[in-house]
Amino acid sequence: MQRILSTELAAHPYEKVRVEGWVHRIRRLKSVSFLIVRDAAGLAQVVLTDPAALTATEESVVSVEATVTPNAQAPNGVELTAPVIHVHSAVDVPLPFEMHRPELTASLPTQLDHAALALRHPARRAALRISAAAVAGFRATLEAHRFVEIHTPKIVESATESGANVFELDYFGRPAYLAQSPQFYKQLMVGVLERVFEVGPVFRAENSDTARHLTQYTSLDAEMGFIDGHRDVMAMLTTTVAGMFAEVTERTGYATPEVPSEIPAVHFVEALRIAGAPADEPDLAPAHERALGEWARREHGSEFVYVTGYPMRKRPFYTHPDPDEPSYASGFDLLFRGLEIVTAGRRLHRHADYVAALSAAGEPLAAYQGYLDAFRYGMPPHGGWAIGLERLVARLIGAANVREVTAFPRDPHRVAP
RNA sequence: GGUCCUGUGGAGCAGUUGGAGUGCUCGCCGCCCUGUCAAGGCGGAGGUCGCGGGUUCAAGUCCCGUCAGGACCGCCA
Repeated sequence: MQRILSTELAAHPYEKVRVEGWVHRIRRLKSVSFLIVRDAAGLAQVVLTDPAALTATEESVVSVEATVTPNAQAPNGVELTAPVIHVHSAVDVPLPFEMHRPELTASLPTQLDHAALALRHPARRAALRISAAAVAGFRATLEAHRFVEIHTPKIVESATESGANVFELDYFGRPAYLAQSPQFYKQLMVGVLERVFEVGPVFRAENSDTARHLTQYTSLDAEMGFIDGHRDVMAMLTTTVAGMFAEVTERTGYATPEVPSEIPAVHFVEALRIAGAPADEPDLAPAHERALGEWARREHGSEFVYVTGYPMRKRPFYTHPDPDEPSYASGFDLLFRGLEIVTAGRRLHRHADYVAALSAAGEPLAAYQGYLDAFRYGMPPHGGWAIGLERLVARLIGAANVREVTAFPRDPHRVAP
């Protein structure tokens, strides 16, 4: 007998079928008991007239052969009757928290300590499916625009890419580092394929224990050649985010907010004014980002807002200055519901400009030889972005903490499970 | 790295000027029960109040230390 999923029951009225999954909940009454089985698709109700026939406890894995019986009293209009139940895997220990509630009541640390169990909960599981759909939309949209997927090394020699701290490794007796970004490599690959993207982990050794930080997170990177300026990058990013949200809705039915074809954009100087920040601030503080998010919703009806032209002095050395205002970057951040989820921009592309920028930063050129070679041998004007997947998904579904949308989050205090 | 907050049966919480391990919602076990929907009713078990020290006649409560966790900031996606 072929196994079917819980959601397919309605299509098999009066047939004998096999459903398999986890014991979600048991409700025992005087003359009848209900066994709720949870599988990948959803829940199925099994009706038992002999309570003794049911010995399995919650989260045990069972196989149920029974007859699909339409019944107006049953959830979704169908239930399984006259079942024969086989227990694949019996659970004989108490569960650390209740799994059958509509929402998990355990605190996040408790959930994370028991991730293998907590992630089974429909609410946690749904977030992972939404995340997967967003990534699928990312890939589909970029591939439709001539981008090629690449895989860059996560073990790297140089720790000097930007100001962020890196994790050091013992690489056969010499130091190596976990990559904090695929930045250098995706730029090199623009010289090969013109348009590239990568979905992969990045590592940040920042002791930042907040609701929006992880020490390992998934970066959705893209980089494209032959651009006229950062506005080309901005347009492609807007298209990509729209494609991601469309795929989330397509696959999961989750209602995503509209992505405006022209996301409102404000210059950094104007952003400071809107946020009520001092004019000499070098960056936007989280409170300022929240204020800008509210402003975009209020003034433009948009959940998104671009902030362009951050001061060059706070940006990494490969940042291309705005041709009209060289003290500001030809780049931008994307804020989604008041949180920075993307950093993007145009990069330098001439060898001499890199030599000057690295020298000005006091960096030894020799450490960047493999990187600088690309520019010595000719690179087009280019730019790109990095989306923080967990931040985007957390904001999308209203999760207060990025750990809620990460299966096994890594933070300064947690390396397991 | 900084500031602040919290540790009380399995989960989530309350516990007042210091006065008996007291209480709430749920889970668990037992019994009852008109087909339940986060079922409902009755009863029961389950505790080194994170740990160590101090003050006091008396500490879950006040003080010091320590461990664990959390929120925010800096920084960043």
